[in-house]
Amino acid sequence: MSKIKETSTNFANKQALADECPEVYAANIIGGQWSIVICSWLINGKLRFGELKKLIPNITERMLTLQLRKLEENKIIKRTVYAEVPPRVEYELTEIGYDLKPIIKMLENWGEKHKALR
Amino acid sequence: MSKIKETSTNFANKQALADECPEVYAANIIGGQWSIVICSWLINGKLRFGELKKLIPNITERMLTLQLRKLEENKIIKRTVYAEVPPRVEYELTEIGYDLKPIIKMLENWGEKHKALR
DNA sequence: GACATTACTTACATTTTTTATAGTACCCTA
DNA sequence: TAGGGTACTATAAAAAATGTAAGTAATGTC
Repeated sequence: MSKIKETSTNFANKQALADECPEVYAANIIGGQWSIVICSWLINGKLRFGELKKLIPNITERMLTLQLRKLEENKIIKRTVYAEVPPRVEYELTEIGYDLKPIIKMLENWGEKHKALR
Repeated sequence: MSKIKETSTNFANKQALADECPEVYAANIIGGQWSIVICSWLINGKLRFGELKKLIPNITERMLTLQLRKLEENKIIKRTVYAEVPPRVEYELTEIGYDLKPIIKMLENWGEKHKALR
């Protein structure tokens, strides 16, 4: 992830596409190695950073942080920090984040079906 | 795109995730800069290589080829070559490819809604 | 004072994806 | 014989995404 170069062709292409195709726009937001897994865990309720980390074994802390930030920026999740020590931070889906539920469900069904025909 | 290194951590992670989450498996298949656009054009019927190229202005021929190959490998589209000169090649969605229609439609709606709240 | 806990951050390396540019084969037409 | 149309391929380079490894802050407990 890191910074994205706003002068690159890639950036321009993504912009242009997202502008005229809402489905591509959507895909840009929830695309990314770990976004969908995170969301599908959060569908069942709020979770702490460490809980997510345990639920998604192979993710590194860096990647988890980055994806959570991106999701937060895009208003898919809400982040709540409790002023405690050691720190406690909870993540939960926003309303529009929660709207992803049926989409994720459909992807799941489609995935199952697709797997079956290999 | 090109080759993927089967010894990388990234490869292993993708595999593991796709194995247990059909929604991630699905996302891996239709993820990629241009896949969804291509599919959403093909939903309306078969198209030739050159037609797709015209419909998707910024895509390079290389990218179009790569994405079409990937979609073909994953049995989302079917490729038909006519032995003519100049060559004619037609692409169309397979049955399971066509099953993506409602998903793309939902992504579209979700995208619209998400755009609205910015 | 050393240590544990939690949710990060930072610097850097590697891998993957995307773009740029220039070809190719084939036959038909002028 | 030259040029045009179609659907590509080859190679290199740029950009983006992901991974590795180490460190930080704050405070309560031993």
